Amino acid sequence: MYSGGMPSSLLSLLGDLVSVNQRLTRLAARATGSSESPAVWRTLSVLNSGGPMRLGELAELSRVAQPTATKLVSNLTERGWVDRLADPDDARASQIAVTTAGADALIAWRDELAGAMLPLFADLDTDDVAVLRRAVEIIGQRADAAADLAPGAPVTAPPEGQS
Amino acid sequence: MYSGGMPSSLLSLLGDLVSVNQRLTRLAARATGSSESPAVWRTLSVLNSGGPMRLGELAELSRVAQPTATKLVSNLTERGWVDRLADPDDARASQIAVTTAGADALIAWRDELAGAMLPLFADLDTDDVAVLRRAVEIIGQRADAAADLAPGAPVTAPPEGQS
DNA sequence: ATCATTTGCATAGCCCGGCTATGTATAGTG
DNA sequence: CACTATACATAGCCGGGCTATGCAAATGAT
Repeated sequence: MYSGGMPSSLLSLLGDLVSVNQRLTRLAARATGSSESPAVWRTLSVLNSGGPMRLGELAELSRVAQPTATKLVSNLTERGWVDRLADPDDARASQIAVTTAGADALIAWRDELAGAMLPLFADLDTDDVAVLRRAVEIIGQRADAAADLAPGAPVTAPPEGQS
Repeated sequence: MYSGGMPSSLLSLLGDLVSVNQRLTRLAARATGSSESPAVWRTLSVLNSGGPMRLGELAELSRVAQPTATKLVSNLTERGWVDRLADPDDARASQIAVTTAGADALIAWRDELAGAMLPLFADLDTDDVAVLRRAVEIIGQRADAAADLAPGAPVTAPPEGQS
């Protein structure tokens, strides 16, 4: 079989990593009973950690297409969790910013989520906690570093904007 | 801000873990250009590692509602990636099994995915690889142990120790 | 200064994946 | 033989993902 706990190479390790993450994400989604979707929290997270930004930037950082970001921002705006501020320099664009309510909701969700998962991880010893801590750090770094890496590389359009 | 790389407690660590996993999942989804959705691979993974099982069992292990599993299995059946085998003991149920083509597709996807992410992780030293390996193991154990962690059920059952 | 191009976002429209509510057929039980 | 319980299917909704396309503002060329 494949997805056991003992990958034997970096390649299969990465495969396992993604697989187990998918399972964890589903687990997390159900653990809270939160009616909000992962996309909502992901978007808020990006905005919260990156500060106010334009919609295109948000789409890129969130790794979604621009129309998807438009939808998400619309929903979040209706909920009062983000705000659109006019950009004085460019009338086409607006800055998307998390509201206080949005930041609070995000924190509340993270707490609830972590609380729900805590029992599962409560028995971790110090070493394992350190392992997870470091793993989060590693993956976070890679996710950041992947900003330049190919959302549109192998598609139809040739990469013209390289100069 | 919040989602940095240095969580200070187990609670915030778990929050960060889920957050970073969401980002990685998005990254992975786009890295391959695969037209198939994460749900497809998650389902195949569950079936592949768990062996043939009934639909309800699949839904539970996949952490989705039963009708969702029905849809996914329908799609996968049309693609020829899973097969429904009549259960001789129970005419209501059928065993869902991954076909050879399904297993191949899963392996191919994992390889492609891992290959796409490899550049991001290529510079990991031995220690960091070991960290990720262990993290995958830990999370996998918890995901397994969370079988009893139902959508509405209180979470009191600690995982039963590690091998 | 005007026109063409590019850029940034919005809209339209599709499909899939998630859910609840409900139907239906088989199992199990008295 | 009814009656309940179980396993799955169906219906129907909604959100999130995408591509294609439209439009208005910024930019650049002449």
